[in-house]
Amino acid sequence: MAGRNGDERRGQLTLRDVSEASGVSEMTVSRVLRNQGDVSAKTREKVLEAARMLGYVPNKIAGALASNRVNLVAVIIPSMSNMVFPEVLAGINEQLEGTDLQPVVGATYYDPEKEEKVLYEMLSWRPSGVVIAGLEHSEASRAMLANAGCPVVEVMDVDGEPVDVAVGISHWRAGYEMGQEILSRGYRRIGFMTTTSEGDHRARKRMEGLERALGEAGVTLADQIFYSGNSGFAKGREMTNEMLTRTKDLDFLYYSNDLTGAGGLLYCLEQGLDVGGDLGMAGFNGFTLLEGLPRVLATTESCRRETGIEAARIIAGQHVFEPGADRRIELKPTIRAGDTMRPKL
Amino acid sequence: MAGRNGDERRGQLTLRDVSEASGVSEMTVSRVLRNQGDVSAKTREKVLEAARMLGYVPNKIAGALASNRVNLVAVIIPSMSNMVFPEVLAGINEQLEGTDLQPVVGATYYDPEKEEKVLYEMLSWRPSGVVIAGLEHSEASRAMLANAGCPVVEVMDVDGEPVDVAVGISHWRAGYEMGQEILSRGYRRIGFMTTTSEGDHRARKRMEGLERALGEAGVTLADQIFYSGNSGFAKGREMTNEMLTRTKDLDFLYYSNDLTGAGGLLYCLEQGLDVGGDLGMAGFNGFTLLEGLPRVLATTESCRRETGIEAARIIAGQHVFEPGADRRIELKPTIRAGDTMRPKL
DNA sequence: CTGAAAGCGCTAACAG
DNA sequence: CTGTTAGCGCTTTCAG
Repeated sequence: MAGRNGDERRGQLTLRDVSEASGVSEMTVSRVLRNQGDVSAKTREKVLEAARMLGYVPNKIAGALASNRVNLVAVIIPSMSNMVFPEVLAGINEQLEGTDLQPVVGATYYDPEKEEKVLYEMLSWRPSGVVIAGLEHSEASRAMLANAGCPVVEVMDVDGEPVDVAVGISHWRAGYEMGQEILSRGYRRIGFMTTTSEGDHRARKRMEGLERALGEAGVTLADQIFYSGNSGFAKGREMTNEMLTRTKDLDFLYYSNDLTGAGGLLYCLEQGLDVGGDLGMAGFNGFTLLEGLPRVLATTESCRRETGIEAARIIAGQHVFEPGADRRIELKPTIRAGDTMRPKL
Repeated sequence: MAGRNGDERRGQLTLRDVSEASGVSEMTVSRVLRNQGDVSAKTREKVLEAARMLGYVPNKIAGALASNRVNLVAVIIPSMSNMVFPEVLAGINEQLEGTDLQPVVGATYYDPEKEEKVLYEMLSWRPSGVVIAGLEHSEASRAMLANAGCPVVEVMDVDGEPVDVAVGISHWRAGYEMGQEILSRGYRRIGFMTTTSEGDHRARKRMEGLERALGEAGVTLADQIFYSGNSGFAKGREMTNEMLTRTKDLDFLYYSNDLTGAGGLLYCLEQGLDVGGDLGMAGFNGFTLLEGLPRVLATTESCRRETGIEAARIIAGQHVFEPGADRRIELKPTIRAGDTMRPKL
């Protein structure tokens, strides 16, 4: 191979080109372009001018290799299609705004093996941080995370042991508290509709919390449906119809998701049921996009954006943990009773 | 500085470590790990074993620099909060699945300056492709795109000149066709509600197409509202109320977005209006999540996922353009009349 | 304040 | 089938 940077080796502009065009050493050009170290105003001007003229764009690959610093943050989520995940991503993005960090997104499609692959792929870029959904991962994935050599934030769940840091709400607690809320309003015959397709530990934890709260009052779930596939209004309608048909005396319908809940709500209103009175209903997530339904569906705000923001703060080093402190940041979801529960007793 | 790779220079496992542990040359180790070239089964096994034992993760930064190949695809969209963009991203992600390409996402928040910054940032990683929303960019951005040295796909719009390739629907045509559809069903007093916050050229183009269709029949818009901020049910309700109050004889309401349309739909139903009869309504996008509303809102399916898929195919080199062929891939949106338009005359 | 030298960890190219 | 050599474009380090 010919000498270093032969001539226009790859059609790519290099520091050397700027150096030659400006008559300043590569090193000083580099300093100017990174705003690093002291450079005389005159030299700086010359360099900037040359860079602009040439249309030079630095090569981060080379920079990253040389400096061992990469401004990428790996974000690994189950899916882009389920609204909740883009919302977390939006929070991350928002908080990273001030920094020079960029998110790189990978989807696992709820498949642990796929998660392993994506994680491996991402880690091979030596990112400055990893944000990954959930606390449940394969052995191999946990090992990779543990050896990532960068902050690792497991998000959207705090019911378990994080590899490094966890940020999110306690889904168990969310279920538990909604259970208490339901009971406090005098409902006793409760039907629950939840997704399984999420592969989702979080929905399961909510259910466990719910059952615990009910159990403490001697109540058991009167009926339940597990569904897979997309959560939408139609699914909520269909399930609600099925459940109300087969179990006659239900007085509360709890959905694992606001969208199915909203579908159920519309259905019940059409049926002329006394929603918010004899029949209580609640969903989960707090999707603001639903505001404007005929009734405001009771729900638990699951702090998605906030979770993303907090995760990003940690990656960006804007959150310092005291040594020995709990490395789980539990966000507190709020229950909004909306119009679909009767007043507390 | 000490000799090359002194000892555990950065606490990072290198090819050399695997080489030493397996007694095979670095080069061959590299071949095995990349599944490239012929390596004897025995050697391969030794290497794989050593790599696994050590927990070696290749450094893509170094690989990319050496090979001048980067498996990253830059995806630049206005926002993560507006459902349409994550949906395009989902399509990209899906199609990239089979390849070794990974999307890197950046948000511009509808700000051309921000777009420039994000683009610069992304390009400095020398990605294998760029997918960017829209055809309208600053001079500087267009220059960067033109010199990106990789496929550049401008998505979600084909009404204009792409730098390289464009994929998406024609919004002008979408508006035009909906206009014709509306007229064909005998509606004449049309109110239009559209967002401005998108900074959005696309909504504007739809409106222009709509006005053209109406104009050809000698009809002009009876009323219109431009709003900014989030599109949700609540906004749709509010605007609909306002418009129906101030303009009495409207017979059709056209929304720039399904969500506001759905809000309007719920409102009109509550008001006891003859939706789908004397009063027609339509939205835009074809959000499947809305299926299950009391009525199916008429809409134009805007092919978001398909756009992402097609863009990814181009980046991945799975779509070959004939030389001289039009480098705009116009996807054909379909109008779904739903339940909110009366039959054609 | 500026520059020269020496790699970062990997792969292309060529030679066995 | 395997190994050697020479960098990729940048930044670190150390000397002026």
